[in-house]
Amino acid sequence: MIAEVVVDVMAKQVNRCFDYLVPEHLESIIKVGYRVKVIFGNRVVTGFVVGLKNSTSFKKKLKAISDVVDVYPVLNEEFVDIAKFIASNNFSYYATALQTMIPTALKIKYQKLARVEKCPEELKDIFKDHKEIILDNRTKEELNLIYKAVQDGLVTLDTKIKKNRNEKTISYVYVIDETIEPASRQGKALLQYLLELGSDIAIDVLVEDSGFSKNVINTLIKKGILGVYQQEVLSYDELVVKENNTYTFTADQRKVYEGIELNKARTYLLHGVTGSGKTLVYMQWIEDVLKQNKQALMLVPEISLTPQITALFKKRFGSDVAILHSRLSISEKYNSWKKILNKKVNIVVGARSAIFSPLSNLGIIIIDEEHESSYVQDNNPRYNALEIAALRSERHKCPLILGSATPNINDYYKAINGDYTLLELPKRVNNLAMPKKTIVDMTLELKRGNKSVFSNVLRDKIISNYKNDDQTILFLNRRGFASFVMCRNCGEVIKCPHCDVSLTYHASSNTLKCHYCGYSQMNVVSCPNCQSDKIRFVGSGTEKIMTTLNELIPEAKVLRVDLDTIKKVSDYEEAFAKFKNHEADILVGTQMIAKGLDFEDVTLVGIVNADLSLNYPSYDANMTAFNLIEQVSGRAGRGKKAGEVIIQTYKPSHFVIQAAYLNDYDQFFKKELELRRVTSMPPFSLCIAVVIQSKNQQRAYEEALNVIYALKSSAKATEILGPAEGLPFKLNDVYRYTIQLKIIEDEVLAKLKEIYPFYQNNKEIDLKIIRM
DNA sequence: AGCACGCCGACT
DNA sequence: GTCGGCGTGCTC
Repeated sequence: MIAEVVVDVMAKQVNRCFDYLVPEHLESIIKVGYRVKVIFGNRVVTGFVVGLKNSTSFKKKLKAISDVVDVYPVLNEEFVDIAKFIASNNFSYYATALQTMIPTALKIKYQKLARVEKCPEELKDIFKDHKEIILDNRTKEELNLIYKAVQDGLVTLDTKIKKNRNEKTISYVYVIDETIEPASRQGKALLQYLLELGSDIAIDVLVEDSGFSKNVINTLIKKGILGVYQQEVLSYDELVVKENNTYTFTADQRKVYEGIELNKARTYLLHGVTGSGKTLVYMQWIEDVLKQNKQALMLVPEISLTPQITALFKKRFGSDVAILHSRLSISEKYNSWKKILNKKVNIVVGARSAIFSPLSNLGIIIIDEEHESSYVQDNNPRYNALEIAALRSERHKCPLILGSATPNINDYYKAINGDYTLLELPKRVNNLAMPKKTIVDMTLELKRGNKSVFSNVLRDKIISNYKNDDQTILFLNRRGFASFVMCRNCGEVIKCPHCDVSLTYHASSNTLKCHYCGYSQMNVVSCPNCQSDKIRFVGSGTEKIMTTLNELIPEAKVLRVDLDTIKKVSDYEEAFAKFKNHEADILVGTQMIAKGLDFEDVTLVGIVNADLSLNYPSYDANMTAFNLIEQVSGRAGRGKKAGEVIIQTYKPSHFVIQAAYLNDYDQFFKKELELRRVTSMPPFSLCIAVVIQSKNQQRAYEEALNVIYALKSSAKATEILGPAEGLPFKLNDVYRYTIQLKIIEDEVLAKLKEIYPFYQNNKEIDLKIIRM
């Protein structure tokens, strides 16, 4: 038998399968998904078995698999297929894709060792009294001495494979052969005890309960009377008692609930306004799935994994639920993963990566807030949890539910076209009123001579709200104080030395920071170009709002939540708790405050500059802006008092602003879809970005032209835009050009896959292909 | 990626 | 003569 192995080496040149012979003693063990130890070149590495076969096209003699890494397969064929899908669709390494599907606790660490039989005189200082030493962190001189001894055959080198965290195990004993008579009286008593017990017992428990010494046990093991085996221990959560409540649906909820078919692969889009009771319907479906002895997987955005949703699920399903999120420790994550693998839980609720939960008998997959961009992992390996969900739904023949108040344009389009089934919850459950919205035209404010970040309307509302002892949230999608620093004399803008972006002024630390690479320098007092001291700050960020507020209402307590003030998850939780407890009157923040917890006493929400996300240079900027405004607005009036939202904009007639003002998703969808139709953007084309990167600007540009030339020759119904300077053009000293492709026919994709390997061995030019 | 092999310069 | 620099090429 021959195994196809994907070796645990992340490099372009070895991003493929290598064939290895399966030794006879492993033939009955090794399956697809096992991790194995192999000799690769002349070093020891681990790899994943992704296929088994009887012949190879490899001309030379095959090496054999040395050993298995785990006692069970950590993946199965489903996940191997998914990894293949991720790697080929996103141009990432096969090995990286496989790696992301298993918990970090199982990650392999390699340790190089040197072993000596009889230590030669010159190595006494290095080896001391040990027969074996670790080679990490050795000086060059020490290593040279050791390598020399290796050549003389005095020292042997070895690589030890360690898991990030080794499984905790307990030894169990059982009776193998009761016909052998133990020699001692203690031994006879022990055998008698075990025979009467009639079942396997943990050695520690045996010692504790019966008082037999470990020596007696070991003697019987040595004689072959008793056998031992290791079993892994997992800590289990305390048992949660579920509540038996009855749940009643509204007519809309019932209609949606009855609108799906279990045991069939089909995608449903549930368009339900906030507060329409989506979760209740989700839970009823899950209950039905459990009744069929199947399992359920539900994804929520990381930020929604608050104690609220956890409590809701625990209350209804008890300890049958595993919650997965980034705050769990490595061993907690491992524990949950193992519990799922061993079928100890049937429901998984988690963030993006929970899509890889090893549930073997899925009955339903639910993705809540499906429009959230956090379902796409953008660092390697790039993957979209929705795509993986669709694959899993196909394989398990189970429904996939996508839920959202503001669905992704592409998904809603599919629902309207019948590719997905559309389910709707148009009304809020308890007829809670939507907050009152006001649009403020900032161009008029400017004409009136108001240069402040606040319009007169917003300023007055903030003050009166404060006087009424109500809470206010101010949202601005930009941190720092000023967006850039400019010299009034010569027009010079201070830029990052490594990236082609302007530095942002941070008043609290009096520094200029690069928001792309993290570079930071002291603020300038004079222009580095003309030495003039006429330095001016342009644009405003959250910090500027803080100082403006301080001038406006000096006695108000203001809390700022953005990347500068929030470093850890605990900071985030702390800030929210503070605001909820009324320890602050006004909350100023970026994206971070858009979703999440309910603040009952927030009656005013100010969107300081609604245009910021609208101006983002991406085809889905409108969608992001609409969602953001809707979500931020949703923070107002969640309690008894009515809420109010002030939207400040320089484009009051823009259709996104208008639709958000009216809370009208359908209107937004129609206009946005038309816009995408005329510009042939998704869903009317496949959008792909090719990024060409090099430290050499000239080479990057030339190569971009080459790629365009190659693509044009095969592209008929494809639009090719570029090369354009990347955003930012220079990042960490690397120049970036991008080519935008709108693919209507698949030929270009084939051409891209054809030219891609050329760049795999190229050290000067890096080429990335990103599906948008 | 990491390791060996190989072909040139500067040392006891 | 040899040690050791890093360019090149390969890994079933």
